[in-house]
Amino acid sequence: MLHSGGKRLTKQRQLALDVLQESAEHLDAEAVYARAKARDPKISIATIYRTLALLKEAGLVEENRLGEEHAHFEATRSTPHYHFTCLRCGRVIEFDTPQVQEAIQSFCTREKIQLVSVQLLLSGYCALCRREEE
Amino acid sequence: MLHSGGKRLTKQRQLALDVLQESAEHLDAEAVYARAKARDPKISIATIYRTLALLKEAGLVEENRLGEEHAHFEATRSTPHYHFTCLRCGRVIEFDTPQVQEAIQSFCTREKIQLVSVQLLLSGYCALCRREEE
DNA sequence: TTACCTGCAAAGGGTTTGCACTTTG
DNA sequence: CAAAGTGCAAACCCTTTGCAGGTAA
Repeated sequence: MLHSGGKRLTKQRQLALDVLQESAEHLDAEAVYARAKARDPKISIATIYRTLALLKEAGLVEENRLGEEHAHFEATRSTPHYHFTCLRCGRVIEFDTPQVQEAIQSFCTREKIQLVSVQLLLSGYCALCRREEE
Repeated sequence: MLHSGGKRLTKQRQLALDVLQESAEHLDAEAVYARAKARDPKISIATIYRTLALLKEAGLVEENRLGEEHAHFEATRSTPHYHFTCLRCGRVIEFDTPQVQEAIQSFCTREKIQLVSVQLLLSGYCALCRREEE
């Protein structure tokens, strides 16, 4: 998979991928760095960024911008899914619906688009944080 | 609308909103600044950023991150719409589908979510830029 | 062996902020 | 007149890059 482009599978790259695949959450570069560093104290944040870009290009990792913040990453999963972020507590809820898939599919067919990535991000207030009309 | 929170309607704010409402494209802060500056040479980029944040909060302007780049802004329109960005030529195609709306609606109802914003961003290659399997 | 990769530290670029001055309401 | 907003320039923060020394294949 990585080898296709003359890319090497170094221990740093394996480590970054492991960190993401073992995590249920969406980690930002700093968080991946922290977890990787716990197992390889020599690893640098520059390598983390370079590796994340590489893994993303290889399709092994997806980048999304939750909230309005900086980038977050997660290991690619078999089924596509979308995100909701609570503006108050920061909780992220994932969801998936075939309707969205179908709508996107038909748009791409109609426009002759070759789809590479899909990001659907909702934001607002979750059940616990919402304020009823005050 | 702005007045609700003791906010003032200054000429700079009006100008920034005008710029966005008159533009068909998605402008980034720098572009809004350039166009505003043409009419008010004294305006500063800091005011543009502060104003964009304010207008967004007021619901008059929407922010989206097209491509993977920095923020772009557009005046809020009556109907929600989504974006596709071509990774090669940068072209942005807008689209809308009730299916997506419905799916989002039902997710929010189920999760008791108070929705504030929706961003659906597709990326890939447009009809003109796609490379058939090489 | 040799292209590719890493760590370090410095640079980059979009965005935000502190402060003194101006303006709106 | 008081509170809010502006312009300027410096600060910020996430991310990228140049380079000299390592390392996978």
